[in-house]
Amino acid sequence: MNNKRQILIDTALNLFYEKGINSIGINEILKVSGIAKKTLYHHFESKNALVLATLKQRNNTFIEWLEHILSDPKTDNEVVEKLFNGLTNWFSNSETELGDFRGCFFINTSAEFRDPGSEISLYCQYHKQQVRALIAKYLSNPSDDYLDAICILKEGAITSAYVANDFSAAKKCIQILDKF
Amino acid sequence: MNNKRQILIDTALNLFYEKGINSIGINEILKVSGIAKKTLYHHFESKNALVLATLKQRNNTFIEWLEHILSDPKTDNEVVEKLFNGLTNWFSNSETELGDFRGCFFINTSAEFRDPGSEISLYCQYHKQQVRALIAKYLSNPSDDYLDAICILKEGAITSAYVANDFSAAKKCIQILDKF
DNA sequence: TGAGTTATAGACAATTCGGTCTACTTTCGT
DNA sequence: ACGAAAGTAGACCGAATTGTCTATAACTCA
Repeated sequence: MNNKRQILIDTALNLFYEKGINSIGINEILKVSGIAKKTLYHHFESKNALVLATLKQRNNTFIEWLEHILSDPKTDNEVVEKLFNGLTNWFSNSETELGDFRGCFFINTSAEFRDPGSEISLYCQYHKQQVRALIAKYLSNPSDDYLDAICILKEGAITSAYVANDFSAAKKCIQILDKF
Repeated sequence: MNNKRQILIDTALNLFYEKGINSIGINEILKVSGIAKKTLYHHFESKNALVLATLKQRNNTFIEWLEHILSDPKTDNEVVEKLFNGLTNWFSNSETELGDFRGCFFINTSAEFRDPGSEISLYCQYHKQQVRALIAKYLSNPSDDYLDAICILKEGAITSAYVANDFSAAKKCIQILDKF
C-alpha cells in the first residue's frame, strides 16, 4: 500500500512548508495524519528521508505548475509575462496548486539545513537547475544572459515578496526585462 | 559590565549565522563563550531576545559595510558597480567584516521563524527597508523603478549564490542594470 | 490456507531543549 | 570600606526530540 506513504508525504509537506521543517516534529505529522510511528519508519528510514521525499514532491508539483502556466507562448516576452504573472498570483494565494504562499520551499529548506554538502542542500540546488532548464525550454532564443536575468529576478521576486513583504516585486520584473 | 553581553551576542551571531538559529542551543553558546547560563538570562529574558540582539548586531555590521563600500560614488552606475562587486566579494569570502558567506542572515532567519507577525520576522523586513533606504541615499536619481530593480536583483543575487551556488550572479546584475 | 507484507497503538529509551534556581564569588562606584 | 550589581558552576525541571521495540491485527496473493 503506497497509500499511507503518500499521506505521510502530503501531510509532512503541508506542515513543513507552513511552519518550517525544524519546527515540526515527527509526532505532529503522525498526529495530523493519523498514522502510526512504526508505519512511518517502515517507509522512511529517518526524518531526513521524509524531508527529501517532501522536497521531491514539491519539486514535481512546482515543475508541473510551471509547465502549465508557461504553455504555448508565442514570444519570449510572453514567457516572461506568464512566468512573473504566475508568481504574482502565487504570492497572493491565487494558485491553488501551490498552496498558501510561504516563500520558496527550497530557499527556506536551504536556510534550515546549512550543511552545503548535504543531500538536502544539493536537492534544493538541483530544483533550481530544473526550473532554469524548464524556462529555457520555452524560450525561442535562450541566450545565457537573458536566462540568467530571468532566473535572478525570479529569485529576487520570491525573496522580496516573502522577506520584505513586497507582493508587487514580480510585476516589476516584467518591466525590467522589457528593457533587456 | 556590557562586556559579557557583547561576547554573548558575538558568539551567538557567529554560531547562528553558520549553523542556523534552530540548530544552535543555548548550552552551545554558553560552552563556546565560556559564560554562565545565569549571566545569559541576566542580560536576555529568553533565547528569542538574544536572537533579536544578534539581528540588530548583524544589521549594524551590514549597514556599516554597505556605507563603506558605497562611499563617494561619482555616478549612479558606479553605485551599482560598487554594490554588486561588493556582493561578489562577499560571496567569495573576501569581505572579512561580513564573515564566511552563508547567505543573508535575515533571509535565513525569516525562513526559520515562519510566523509572519513575529517581532523577529518584522525585524528582518525592517532590515531590508534600511538597506533600500541606504542605497537610495547614494543614488543621484533614485527613481522608484531603478531602486526596485537594484533591490530585487540584489535579493536574487544573494539567493542564487547561496541556494543555486552561482557566485557570478552579482556580476550579471551589473549588466542587467546597464541596459535599464 | 498460510506466508509475507503492511498496518496498528503506544511504551520506552536516550538525548536535548529552554529556562529556573541555589549558593557562592568577583567587580565596581561612591 | 561597603553595598549593590554582575558574575560563576552546574543541578534541576518539564517538555519535546528522533528513533526503537513489542505485540497484535488486517490485508494480499500464490
